[in-house]
Amino acid sequence: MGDIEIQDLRLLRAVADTGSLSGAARQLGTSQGNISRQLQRIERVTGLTLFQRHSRGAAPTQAGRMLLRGADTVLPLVDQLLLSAAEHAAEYDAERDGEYDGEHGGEGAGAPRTGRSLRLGAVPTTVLPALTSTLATLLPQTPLDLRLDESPEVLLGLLRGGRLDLAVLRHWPVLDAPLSGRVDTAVIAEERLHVGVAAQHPLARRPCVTLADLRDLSGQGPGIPVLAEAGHGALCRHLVVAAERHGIRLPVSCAADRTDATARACAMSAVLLGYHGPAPVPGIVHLPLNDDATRCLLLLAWPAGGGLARHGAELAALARETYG
Amino acid sequence: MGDIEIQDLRLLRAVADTGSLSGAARQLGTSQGNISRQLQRIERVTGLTLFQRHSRGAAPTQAGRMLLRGADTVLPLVDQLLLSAAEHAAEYDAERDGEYDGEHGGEGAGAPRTGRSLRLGAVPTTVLPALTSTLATLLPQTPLDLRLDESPEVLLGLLRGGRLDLAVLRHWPVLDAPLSGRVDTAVIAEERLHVGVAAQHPLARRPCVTLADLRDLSGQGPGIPVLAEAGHGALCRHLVVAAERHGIRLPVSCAADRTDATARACAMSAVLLGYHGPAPVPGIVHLPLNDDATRCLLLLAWPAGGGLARHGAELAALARETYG
DNA sequence: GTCGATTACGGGACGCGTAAGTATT
DNA sequence: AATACTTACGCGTCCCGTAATCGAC
Repeated sequence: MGDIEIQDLRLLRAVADTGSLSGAARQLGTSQGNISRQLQRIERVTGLTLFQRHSRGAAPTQAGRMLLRGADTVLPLVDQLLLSAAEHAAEYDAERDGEYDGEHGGEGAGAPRTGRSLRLGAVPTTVLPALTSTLATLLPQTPLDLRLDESPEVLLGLLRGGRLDLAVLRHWPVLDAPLSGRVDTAVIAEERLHVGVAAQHPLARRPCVTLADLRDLSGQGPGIPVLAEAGHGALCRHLVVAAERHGIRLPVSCAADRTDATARACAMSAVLLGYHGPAPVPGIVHLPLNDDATRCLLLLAWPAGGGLARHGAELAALARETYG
Repeated sequence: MGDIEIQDLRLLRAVADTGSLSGAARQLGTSQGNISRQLQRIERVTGLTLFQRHSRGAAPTQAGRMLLRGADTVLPLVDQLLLSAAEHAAEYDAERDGEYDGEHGGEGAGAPRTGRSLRLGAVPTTVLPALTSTLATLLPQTPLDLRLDESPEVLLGLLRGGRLDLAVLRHWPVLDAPLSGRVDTAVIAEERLHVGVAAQHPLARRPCVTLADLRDLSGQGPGIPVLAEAGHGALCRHLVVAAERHGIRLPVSCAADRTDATARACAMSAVLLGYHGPAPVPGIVHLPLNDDATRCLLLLAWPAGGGLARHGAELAALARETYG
């Protein structure tokens, strides 16, 4: 399947907002024919019918609404990014930073790159601030180069390739394959999963829930009983696998962002899914999800034998302390 | 300035990850020369130098790192979106929904569109789940069509154009122009702003902070003292204006997402900025920001004289109650 | 008749691969 | 000499604007 581009999302947004292809053409400053062809192309590469054409306009299909939600999440981010770029264009002007720090293969022995930046890769987690605080205290003059990525595979690859000095990643001991060599690790914390439900939801009075409870929900009717927020795709996949081990087929899906997930879950009596430390939201009750299969460890990882070998364990201990 | 496309972000990511243009070419399955030209084009349209070329590779500049952070936020969302599209392609297959609901101009009189969906537009806020819960209870058979958008202007435009039935938006009474006619509104709540700082930060022991406190911080040194998360661009802009009224020039900037903002703030002793209800994060202390200029109201809005005229005020009252 | 969507046609722009050229180690 | 980035050339493809056609109200 071909890629979708940002221009395509803008087009979908314009068609939906104006309610017609010609309206979108006016809004985007192009011709009707162009919009029609573009939309056909987008529908072809996605394999979806996105709008029902009518003689008086066009209305999004269910698939179209899904892509529109995505557009609403992505487009503001992109616009913000371009804005920042424009702002800083004058500022950074003819700046001469970006000195080379290539370190070809993993010859990563030696001091922890004093004088240079510390390159930290991490999955999104609430431990991260505690860790960066600690790092800022321990290495006051070292700027931090932070790379957020949900995928442990990507982070491990970068670590092994010598392109990261340190990484924070999630490991599911029951579901994941054990970590291979060339990196050392220390456990920072065990993360507890939580589910969130509307205050009126039948599960809301429970002290905690299990996977079996979710199965019972799922049997109740069609629809989408479990929603996670964007950026938690790995969480979705792991939960599906964990449920399968119980013989449950959970329809888990990912919403566009946190707000979207929460609002939509309340509207359709669905269940929210998230890691440790959910934000308190009026009208939402959070419950711990207790199940052995969903145990999840936060690990600190660094190249085996690298300059951080000793500091790694210390850092993990400090982070563990703050995490409580 | 030209637009950036998703392919461009993937290219930047590949160059940064492999550390060289030729490495990126291998990873993306194209030629070295192509990568070089693409990168030149991207740097031309953004007006930024993104990578320092070296005879042994390429290293991102500060501007490049900014765009890379954006890429790390946007690309997972897009990939997720394409994944969902691929999943649902079979599912929705030859579905025949998407019935026309064009409602040309604003002839929006009549019943609240019984039998059709209720089209709700909203800014991202913690009240939303309470509202959607209430709506689900009041209109059990009506599917909810949710459109999230940070900009009140966009939402009001859609409301006036008859393309939304109801909207939740923010209004800053001190800073914004009063709302013009053709829509009715009711206050849902007054939102309090919060700032977050690392536990070691000098402000952490204060019971609350004011804009003047932030000025003192800003005078302390260079850097970026105030960070907001993505999707809160309006919050950034309003705070800058509010600070200017106090004669303060606050360097406020927006991070890529919540995790990024928090981790980065801790690393550089910066201050986080957010609306009501910050999530508890280990190592972070949240304080209310007390200042008249930063008062912010959450409004429920609907087309003047529309079918929701009476229900609007009731809904706002219900939401106000849940919001506490 | 008006508004809206689709389709055909012709021209121009853009992007790609190949390959030669330059610089650094 | 090897590696990596840049640049020139030639070609194919895709995209756009115009405009004609069809349908619905």
